[in-house]
Amino acid sequence: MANVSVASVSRALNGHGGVTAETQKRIREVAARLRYVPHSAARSLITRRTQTIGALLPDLHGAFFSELIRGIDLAARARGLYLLVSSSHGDATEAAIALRAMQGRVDGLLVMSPHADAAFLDENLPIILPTVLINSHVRSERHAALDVDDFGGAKAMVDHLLAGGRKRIVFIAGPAVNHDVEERARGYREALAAAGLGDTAVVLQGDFTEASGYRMAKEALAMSPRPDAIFAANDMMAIGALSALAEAGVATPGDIAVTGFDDIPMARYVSPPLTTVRVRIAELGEAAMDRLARMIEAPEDAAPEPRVVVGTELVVRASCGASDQARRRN
Amino acid sequence: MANVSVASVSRALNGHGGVTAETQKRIREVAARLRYVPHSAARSLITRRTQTIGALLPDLHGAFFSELIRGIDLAARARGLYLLVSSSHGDATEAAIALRAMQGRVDGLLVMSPHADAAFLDENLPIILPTVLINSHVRSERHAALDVDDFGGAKAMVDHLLAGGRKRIVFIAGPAVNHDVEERARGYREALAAAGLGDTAVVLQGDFTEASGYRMAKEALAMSPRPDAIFAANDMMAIGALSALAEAGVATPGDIAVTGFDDIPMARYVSPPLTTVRVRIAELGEAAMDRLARMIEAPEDAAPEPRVVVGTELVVRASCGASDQARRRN
DNA sequence: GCGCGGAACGTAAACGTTTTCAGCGAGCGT
DNA sequence: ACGCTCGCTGAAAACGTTTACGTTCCGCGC
Repeated sequence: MANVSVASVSRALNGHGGVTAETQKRIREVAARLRYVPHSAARSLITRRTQTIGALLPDLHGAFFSELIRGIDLAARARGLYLLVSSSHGDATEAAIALRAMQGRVDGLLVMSPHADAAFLDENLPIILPTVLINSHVRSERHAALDVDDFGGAKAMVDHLLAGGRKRIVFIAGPAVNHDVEERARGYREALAAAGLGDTAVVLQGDFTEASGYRMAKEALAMSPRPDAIFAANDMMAIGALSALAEAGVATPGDIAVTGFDDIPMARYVSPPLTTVRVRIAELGEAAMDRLARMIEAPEDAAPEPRVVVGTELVVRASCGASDQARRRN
Repeated sequence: MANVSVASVSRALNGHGGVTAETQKRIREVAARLRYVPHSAARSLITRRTQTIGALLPDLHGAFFSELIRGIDLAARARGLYLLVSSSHGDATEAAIALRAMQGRVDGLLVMSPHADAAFLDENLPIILPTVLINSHVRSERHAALDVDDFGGAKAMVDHLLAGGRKRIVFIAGPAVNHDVEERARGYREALAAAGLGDTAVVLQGDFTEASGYRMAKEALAMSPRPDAIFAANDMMAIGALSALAEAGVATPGDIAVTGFDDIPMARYVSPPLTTVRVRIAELGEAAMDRLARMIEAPEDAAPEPRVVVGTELVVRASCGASDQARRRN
């Protein structure tokens, strides 16, 4: 239609040069007029690139999922990459199927899955495919990984409680197998140990639900000596703890401080507003996507930057009773 | 490797028949052993199918986005389809770019965008591509569309308030251009009109933020006669209204009932727990995906089922002061 | 004027499937 | 025994790009 060969069309549209500025202009005009769009499958077939990255996510609910995708999507679009999403995986089998299905369809993979241990990955991932693990407990040399700084966040929280004069801080843990929980518990223990209070550590076993926070807070109330602070491994359990305390007529933060982790939107609205640790989730997604993009562009660049860790931020509200802080209502 | 031609491999792996059960088994075994996966680009090139659907979404936050994707993803995977996501579009230009970029890469499109009016779609969509509009205000014969039953939900809420004895119900609207808001306002007006109270309708202009709910509630308090119920177009504004009332020392629901729309997770935890309208968002996504899949499978089937509407559900909690209901705490 | 270099462009191969068509046996009816 | 049908299999074309390699043509230096 522009009286040129397909080769010239390819060169003109991709701007590879080797074609007159004038013909390039003409070809582009004709292409626009015909609403021509290159057939991506044919292009992928020959270039062996799909311009697509896959995101394998577990069955996440709420804001965490939303923010994570948001960060990933933004970073991907900034690089002209497409995003293929497969979420809501309940078990390892489903995740494995989804993983295999993505084979050859993506240039790289973002994997966040509680089921993804090293064996699982070896079994289901071609070694060749660039992969970034998000918040995974597997520590393999083979795959890059990004983590949330659960340890640092928990430590900062306990330090803050100690600075507020609390002496007997109990920790309500989440599901036992959870990597985040382990790190948060570790931060809790280490902060106490650093303050010379290592032997006062008490870990109660919750499961991230509000109900379990409620139950564990009741248990904490029955302890003797009674704790003066409850640090829950997530906000929902902290909220459960708040109701338990309110029911028992215990003042928060007067008698017992309560703090959480995650900074879910609701945290600001409970009574008293919850002091917690915010995780910049969108940043986590962006960072993972950036890392992956670099791996794709330079596969040889075997500088296997160790697990990068994205930061957390202490959000001080009323529930910790810290007297020295300006209560930020943000 | 299995001593057969590529043709037989294709037949065996796709189960098209025309190959002995025995050779099929052998080919499959070899394929599994070699971890062979068909090259999807090559397949797409010849079949002209990508097995992928694209989702174009605006800059959504929080649970709504999460649930919508969840529903779409589930329905897609159930049909063996992949999901290409492009979200976080701030303006029409970005959305247009994303739309064009998806050309040829997807078999169908799910579009939810406030910027997508009829002209925009005509300009950026090939007529050939099956498309389902989600919660859009455009009413075109050319595209299928799915809506949330905002009208019905709002009407049910106002009916409920009326049944609880409220006489002067004000409505706090959201952003003026918003389709959902319009429908909710229409439901509000119609319910009042049906009760012969059409002339008592008062619409205050909010913008979906908590702060605007707070401000509008203050305005409502200054009205004379004072309203006995405030119906906000979303939960965040209702929550803002609750604080305004609490600050003014007005009892909720004793003096003024407050209700919202959306049933965000927080709605259960504010004080008093918020009566609201729940939208089954995941169902919306699933329904849209199902509809699209049907369009793809049978493009000729020109039964252009009118805009399907997915239902809402009244969630009665304490803030409406209805005395006759069992307060469900779910 | 002639050869030469280089830019612009065309030709054709290659990518890995699916699918049509033909070939080739085996079984079967006559 | 012969031809026909039918089921299984292989050969080859086709899908729409990119790119290595030729070809053409223009300008330039000798």
